[in-house]
Amino acid sequence: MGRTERLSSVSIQRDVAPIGDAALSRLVGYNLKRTFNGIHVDLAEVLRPLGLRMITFTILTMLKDNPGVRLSNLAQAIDMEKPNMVSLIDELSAQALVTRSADPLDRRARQLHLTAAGEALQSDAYQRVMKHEARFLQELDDSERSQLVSILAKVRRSVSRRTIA
Amino acid sequence: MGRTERLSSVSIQRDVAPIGDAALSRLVGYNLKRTFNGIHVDLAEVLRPLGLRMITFTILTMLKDNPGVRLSNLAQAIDMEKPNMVSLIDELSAQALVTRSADPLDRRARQLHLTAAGEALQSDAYQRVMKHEARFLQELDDSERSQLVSILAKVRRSVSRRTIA
DNA sequence: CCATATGGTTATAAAACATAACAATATGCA
DNA sequence: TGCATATTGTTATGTTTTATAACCATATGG
Repeated sequence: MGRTERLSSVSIQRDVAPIGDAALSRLVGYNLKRTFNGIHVDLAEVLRPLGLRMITFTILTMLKDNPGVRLSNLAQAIDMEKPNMVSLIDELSAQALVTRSADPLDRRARQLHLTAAGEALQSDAYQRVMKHEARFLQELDDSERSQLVSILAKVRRSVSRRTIA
Repeated sequence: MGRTERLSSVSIQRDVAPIGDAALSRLVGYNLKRTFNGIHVDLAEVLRPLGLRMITFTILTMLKDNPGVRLSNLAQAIDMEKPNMVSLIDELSAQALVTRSADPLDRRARQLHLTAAGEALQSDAYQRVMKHEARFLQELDDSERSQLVSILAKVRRSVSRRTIA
C-alpha cells in the first residue's frame, strides 16, 4: 500500500506544501464522517468474501431479529426508501438468502424471512463483524466504549426525527 | 413530515409487530452510521440553499485552508479518488467558486484557489454549518463533546491507514 | 359501494465512490 | 544526454447508494 515513496529528494519544491484540515477538524460532523468512512471501508473488506455489503448484512440481521416483517416496515426501520429495499430484497432473494411469502392477513403484503442459508450466512457474518468491531475499538476501554454509544444516542436525539421503532 | 398518521385503529393486526434493531444496536459501527446519516441529511438541508453539498463544502473549506493546493494532494487529503475530484472541481469551477491556475514549478500541475465568490460562500456556509453543529450537539456538555472527538480519533487510529497530512 | 390510504413494485435519476487507461510532463539514473 | 519510470490531471466507465414519481392490487372507513 506504500504510495509516494520518495527517499531523500533534494528536489526543488516537490513534496509541496503540507496540507491540513484544521478548519474541518473543528467540526464534529467531519470527525464522525471520517471515522465512519474508515470503518465502512474496512467492514466492506470483511464482508466481501461472504458476498455481502454493509447494507445487505444489515438487512439479514434485521430479518433474523424480525422474521416475517414487511418490506415497508423494514425499509422504514433502517431509514431507507421502499424502492431501494425492493432491489435489495430482489438481490438477496436471487441468492436464496431471503424469501417473500404471502401474508395471510393482508394480500398486498409479503412476509420476509431468512432461508436456512440466509441464517447461516448472517450468523457467520455477524461473528466476523464483531471481530472487526473489536479491532477498531481496541484502543478504547470499556468506559469509553459505552460513553461513545451513549453520546451518539444523545446526538441522534437532536437530529431530525428519523425512524426506528 | 408526519407520516403514518393513524389514530386509534381498532384494526386486526394492522400496525403489525413492532420491529426492532436490537442485534444491530449492539454494533458500534451501526450506531455511528445511523448518527452520521442523520447529521448528513440535516446538513444537506442546511447547505442546499447555498447550492452546496457536504462534499463541495468540504472542498471549499480545504481550499480556504490550503490555497494553491494541487488536485491530487487535495483528493488524497480527504481520501477521495482523483477522477471524482476532477468532476467536483469542474463543477465548482463552472460556478466560478474555484480556479485552476498554472503551477510555475510543475507544468503538469495546477494550483487550486478559491475565487472571491468562493471565499464568501465558504465563509457563509461555514457559519451555518457551525450553527447546525450546535443544534445536534445541544444535549452534550463540554466534556462530552471533547470526549466524543477524542474517542473518534482513537477509533480512527485503529482503522486501516487512510491519509490526511 | 366508494373514496382514500397502504404495500409492493417499476422506472428513472442523481449522487457517491471506484478502476483502468492516457497524454503531458517531470525525475532519476545509466 | 537520453531513456526508463513515475506523477499530474484527465477521460471514460462502472458500481453502489439514495431519492422521486407513478402504478396496480388490496384494504379500510364511512
